[in-house]
Amino acid sequence: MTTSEENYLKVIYHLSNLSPKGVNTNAIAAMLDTKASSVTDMLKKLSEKDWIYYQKYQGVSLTDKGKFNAKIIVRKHRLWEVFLVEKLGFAWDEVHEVAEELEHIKSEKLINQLDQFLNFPSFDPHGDPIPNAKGEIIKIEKQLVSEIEVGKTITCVGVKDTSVNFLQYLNKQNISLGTKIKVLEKEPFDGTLKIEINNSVLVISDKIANNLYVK
Amino acid sequence: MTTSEENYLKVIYHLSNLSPKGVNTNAIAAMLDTKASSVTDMLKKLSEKDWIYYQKYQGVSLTDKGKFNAKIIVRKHRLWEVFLVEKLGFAWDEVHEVAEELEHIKSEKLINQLDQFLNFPSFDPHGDPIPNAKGEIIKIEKQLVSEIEVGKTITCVGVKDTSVNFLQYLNKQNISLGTKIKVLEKEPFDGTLKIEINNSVLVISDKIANNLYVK
DNA sequence: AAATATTTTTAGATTCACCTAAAAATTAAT
DNA sequence: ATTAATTTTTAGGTGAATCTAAAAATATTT
Repeated sequence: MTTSEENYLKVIYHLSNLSPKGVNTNAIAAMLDTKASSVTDMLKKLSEKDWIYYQKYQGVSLTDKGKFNAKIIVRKHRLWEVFLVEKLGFAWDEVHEVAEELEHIKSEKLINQLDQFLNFPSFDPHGDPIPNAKGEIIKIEKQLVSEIEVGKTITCVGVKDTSVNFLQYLNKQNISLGTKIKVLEKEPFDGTLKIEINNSVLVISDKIANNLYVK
Repeated sequence: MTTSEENYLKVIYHLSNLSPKGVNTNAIAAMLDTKASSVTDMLKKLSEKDWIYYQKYQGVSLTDKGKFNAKIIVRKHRLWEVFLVEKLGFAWDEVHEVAEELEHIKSEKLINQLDQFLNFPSFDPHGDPIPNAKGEIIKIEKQLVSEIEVGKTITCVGVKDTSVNFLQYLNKQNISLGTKIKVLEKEPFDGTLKIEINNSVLVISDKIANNLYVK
């Protein structure tokens, strides 16, 4: 399995969770920052290898084999992220890029020993669950801040967007996993929220509220 | 810098220590398990980038820039080897292949934090010195067992060949870094040695004696 | 249901790192 | 000092993963 094939499987896996009836060529191209024609080429190859179901113009979905492979890549990515934060002192906004490279190292022993070394963590630094060696992954119920009723107090458990920009915004506002948030007011016109965190009041845009998971 | 370019620099670096007047195309090809014509192609590219001095038919040597890059790759390789052995419980014959992949991960922060996490080790699991972040590397005086006079007792400090086969041979004989060896007898005809280790006598071939470093 | 717009695929190039086969340069042997 | 052997380079080609531009299929609008 090449690095490129792994990246495609991972992206299809992530997109499948959003559009279960089939992932579009263009969506994959956007995620991988490549052209639709390149995606079509690769889809044929992945289909040949029986990692995806693919019919021209009909979108794609992962086979069981493909899904397992994808989950192992996600497992590797998230374990490396834990390593970088817990052991090497990286911040949560610094790990993604490096983990994108580390996830392609091919050694089952490496990743399972790393898992043990990290004490079999369940979540990565962004709150995402880590698949085990069999590819099993727990699904946690969580909501976006934007979905919370006014008056409720909840806890931050993850982020949808893991970009450096968003994570650094959260750093600046002192929001991290475990931070308690109370929704004070909701502006119906533009979705802006007034929330209470760390005993102070903060106004956040709908874009922020749509990328922060709470429970 | 591509993975392939890095591999070439590393090999030229290692071969330079053996043949300082210039490294041969065929030697590089043999080390990388590729063809001489492929090597010529790459030499042109490396020369373009000012990492090697290259004149047709005259062999190559590294520029200062090339040497620095090569040492950083060696640094990464050896630090990852330490990590695998010290933190993940790998044996010294299991680390090379994985480190060959890990050495190409591109993040200065990663490698310097790893260095710190490992307490700035000076040697890798095979006894080879680890360059520091500036590319500085200590040179240790060491000899091959084959060069030791009969009657002398010395200590194993490294291996020349780091292949799985050789390392597993040493495991089998209970020879590791720090093991004391006394040279009892030398057979002039074929270079076979009789040595004493761990209070027992062992006969080793000239090939073994030419791949084990002692001090 | 046509016309239009969008999405996806095909066709044909490009770059990288490799290859084979043959030519050229260097080195060794007679 | 030729000849022979070896090493190295050139010339031309391959597969992987990308690209652009154009054609084909699907989806949307009027």
